This record gives sequence, structure tokens and C-alpha cells, in this order.
Amino acid sequence: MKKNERHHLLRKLVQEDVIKKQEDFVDKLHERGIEVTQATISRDMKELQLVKAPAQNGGYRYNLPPEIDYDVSQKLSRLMKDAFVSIDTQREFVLIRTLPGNAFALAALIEAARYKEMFGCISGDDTVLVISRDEKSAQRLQKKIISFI
Amino acid sequence: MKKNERHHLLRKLVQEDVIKKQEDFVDKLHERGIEVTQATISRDMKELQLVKAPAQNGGYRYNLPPEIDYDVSQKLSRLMKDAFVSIDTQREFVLIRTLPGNAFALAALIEAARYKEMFGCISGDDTVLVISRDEKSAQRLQKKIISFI
DNA sequence: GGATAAAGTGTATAAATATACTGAAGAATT
DNA sequence: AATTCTTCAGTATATTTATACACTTTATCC
Repeated sequence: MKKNERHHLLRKLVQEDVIKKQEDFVDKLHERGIEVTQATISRDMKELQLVKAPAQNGGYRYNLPPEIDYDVSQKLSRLMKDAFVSIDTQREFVLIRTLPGNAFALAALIEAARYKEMFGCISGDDTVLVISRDEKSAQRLQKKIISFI
Repeated sequence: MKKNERHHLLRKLVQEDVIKKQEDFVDKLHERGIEVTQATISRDMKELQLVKAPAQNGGYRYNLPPEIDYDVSQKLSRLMKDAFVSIDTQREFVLIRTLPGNAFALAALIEAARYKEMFGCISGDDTVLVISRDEKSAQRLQKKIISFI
């Protein structure tokens, strides 16, 4: 079992089962004949950005990344690496320039990412304008977007 | 300092500062002359449902609840307790019945909650119809919604 | 008010998680 | 092919987080 396969399985398991702690993952994998240690799971959690969240019912449960979907994240990363030109903020606005023709796709992904800082998002051919909730949010957004490159 | 005030402050801090571990909270509060121990913070994290999430840059950071805003959650809980009548799923649909006149408010809150399982949501006077992404999601949604009662 | 219950917190510690260190296995380089 | 580099994962352990227990404070009831 390759690491990548395991990652996919973990993402599947975390959605289907209630995983309260990393050892639960170890056990679930063990049931499937896959041997890993808690240490490996801890590293997997980090890479997949899974979080142990307090649940409504008082317990804990591992969850998918809070804010941004893994797939969206992957796509954003790819597109940013491919088509990103520049980024800047002014007041509550974040302006992203891309290679011609890529802004619309980028805007769609940014929408899909559902950043809590974001208020709205419009795009032209090579420009995405993100309107955030305030100045601080704009800066935070800029950082987040840059981090994909 | 009352627990509730502290909770508000924690929610503020977690948005403004990078909090990597619970001790960071203890320190931040200490700076403001508020004395608490890590144990209390752990309990606060649980009640506020804050999560320690792996960050893009490789570190960790405490975050607000992943999927659902604290206020929204509170309101949903209140409204569900007040106005909920019944819930059922069929295929990828979840149908919620409420006391007359409450469905619109409930739908608005469900929208605000931005469940990842949800595709869309419409409402009448006493009925909310949630369209989810697939059958499994519908069941998961049902559970989540019931859990507010 | 006094009694009783409920909520909140610290201390100490158990439980869970992250990581330094190490070695194995494969890929890349010469 | 030998050497070096990189990735991966286990072991052992450090770090972090959760909680049992005890005590204090606050609310509730009579």
C-alpha cells in the first residue's frame, strides 16, 4: 500500500466512519490488513489537513479540512502554479492577475473554496477581483492565495 | 472574567492571532491579566468547537469551527428545538417539516451553515427541502440536523 | 437565610498527538 | 554499479490535550 492510496482511504474513512482518535484509524486500517502506526497517521493527518473537531454530542471526531475541500485545494494549487501572475490588496479588495483566459477558472475555484473572509468575487479574462469583508481579511486572503504557489 | 466573556475573547483571538497550541491561549490571556490554565482552555476549545488544524505552511493553527459558524449553530439549535416537526430522507433529498411559518427561517440557517453535503435548499411555509449531493450525504445531513434538537 | 444543586476551575495525571532520530527502499546521479 | 539523495515509516519519546477528582463559587429551592 502506497502512501497515496492510504491517503485516499483515510479521506474515505473519515467521511464514512466516526473516527475519534488516530488509533481508530490504525485499527480501521488494520481491519483491512494494512499495518501502520499512530505516528504515520499523525503525519497523514498533517498532510491531509484533517482535524480532530469537538462534536455536537460532546465527543470528538476527525473531519475533512475545515474550510477548503481537498480537491479544490489541489486544483487551486495546480492552476496557481500554472497561471498566476501577480496579487495585490487595496483596502478590502484583493486583485489577482493571471495569464490571459485563466481568470474565470481561478475565480470559480476561489468561489468553491468558500473562504470565510470572502464576500464576493468577480473575474474578467486575466483578472480576478475578490471583495473581502474587511482590510484584515483581505490581507489574510492574499496570504492564503499566495501560499498555493 | 466570566466564562462567556472569555469565550468571546477566545473566538476573537483565534481569528486575529496565530494560535498554535492551547498554551498560546493561556499566554495571550495572561498578557491581558486573565489567569486561566490549559485545562480550562481545553474545555473552552471543546465548548466552542475550535479545532487545531494543520496549516498550509506545515505548522498548526487553532481555527473556528470547520463547517458551521458558532452563531449559526446556536440559532439552528434554538429554532430546531422550537419549530421542528419531522425529518425524512428519500434518495438525495431531505425533507424537514416545521411549525407553520418557520420553514423559511430554518432554510436560511441551513444555507448559512454551508454544509458540504448540501447542493441546494428550498422552503415553503412549513417545509424545507434540502437537496444533497447523493444518498449518503442526505443521510449524513439528516443526522446532523437531528442532532440540533 | 440555609440547604442543595449546578457550574466552573485548578491540580495532577492519563490519554492522545507530534516529532527527533534512525534505518530501509527506491530514484537520481556519476 | 556504486554513491548520493529523497521519501517513507517505525520506535521511542517529547509535547500537547483531555479528564478524573477535589474544591469553590454561583444559582435554585425551600
